[in-house]
Amino acid sequence: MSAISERRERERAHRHQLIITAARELAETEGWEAVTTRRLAERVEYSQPVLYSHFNGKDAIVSAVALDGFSELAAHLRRARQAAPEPGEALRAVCRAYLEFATERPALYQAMFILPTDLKFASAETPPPLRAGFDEFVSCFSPDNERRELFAEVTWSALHGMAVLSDSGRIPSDGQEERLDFLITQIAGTPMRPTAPQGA
Amino acid sequence: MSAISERRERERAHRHQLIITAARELAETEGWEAVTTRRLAERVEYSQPVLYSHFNGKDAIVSAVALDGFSELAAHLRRARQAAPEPGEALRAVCRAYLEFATERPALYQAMFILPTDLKFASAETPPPLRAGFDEFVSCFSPDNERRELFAEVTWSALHGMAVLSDSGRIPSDGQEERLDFLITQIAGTPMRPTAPQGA
DNA sequence: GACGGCATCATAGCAACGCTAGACATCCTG
DNA sequence: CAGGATGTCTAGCGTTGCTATGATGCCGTC
Repeated sequence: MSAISERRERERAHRHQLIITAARELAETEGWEAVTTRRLAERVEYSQPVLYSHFNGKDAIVSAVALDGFSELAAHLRRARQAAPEPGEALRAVCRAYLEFATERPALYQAMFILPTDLKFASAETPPPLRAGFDEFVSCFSPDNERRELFAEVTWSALHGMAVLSDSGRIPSDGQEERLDFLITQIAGTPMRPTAPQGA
Repeated sequence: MSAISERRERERAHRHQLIITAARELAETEGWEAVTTRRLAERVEYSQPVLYSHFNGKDAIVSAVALDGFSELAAHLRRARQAAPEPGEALRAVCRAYLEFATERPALYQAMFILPTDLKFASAETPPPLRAGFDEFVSCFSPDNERRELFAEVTWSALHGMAVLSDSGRIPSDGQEERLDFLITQIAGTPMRPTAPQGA
């Protein structure tokens, strides 16, 4: 392999990332429905077929953006967890960071959770960033808790529901803080015990 | 207004519903990506422009399907709640019914919560069926609970998250029952109290 | 009962979409 | 310097949501 080939490969990798960031920026400023292969090609100053030499199709581009998003989300959650004053506040900090991420980068969040992508979940070939983000939730629960994964799944589900329902206006977008408070208290505040009549 | 006009209006209303059910059936058997205006027109044995004399566009058609879905969901939840053996079991019954609805009618659920629609939420012109479904959750909590709406919002969010994340394979689709159990116990099992270190 | 007016419907077409085959140029290799 | 491979663009295919135009048939009126 000559040095020239290496340079070409570098350029190619650079252009690969250029396409991804262009797609993301376009989505963040004008929404995903504005991200067409033509506009994207024009934006990176190449013709359409170049996109298809890098990605199998539009879905693959969206998937690449989503994958970047998962990495950022994992890092964002990790930062929040480690910055928590005490371990008991870790869950709250991570949950708040999650909602923050979803509301501040709605287009990115859409790519990760709503748009059709090629990403494989909950399987052997699940990309590490996905698992990493999930693990941040798991880490908020005591290691000797046998059901921390279950806790994490439900917490994540609730947060995702809150994020997407409020973003689409199905629940009022204020009151999000109050809902978060309630969720944290109920999930983390008390150990499980047999069902009792409904609350306060 | 002559009798003839009345008949035409009846026929028109009938055809209106025909379009909606055709769209729904097509979506349920082949998925929403197979629901194109051409295929839909062929299915109802009219030409494309007829669709546009009934609906403003494709989004309006899926909105109509979604609206029907909200009615059915509300009825489904209501049945479940009223069939609960005791009031303390109402919440569990409604939540289980919700997940049942989402998993058994995935296309319909998509129209209601994922696809872009024209429906207005959480405002004055919110269609009654939407509010009715939400109220079934609210009714599961004690009337003297000042925050039942908040409870209902969080419960709904969690269920929606579970439904959509498991449907898209982001969390394993078995274990749904276990997650439901955990959610119910945490939401309804204990009144709120100040945050304590994380659970069992 | 024939006729003008109106509402209804289908044919045909537009712009934009994702995607691809083929021609063209460019650069490395022998 | 010629030959071949690599990379890129132009042009176009089939399909999408949506609509302007023209034909068809029914209604109310003289």
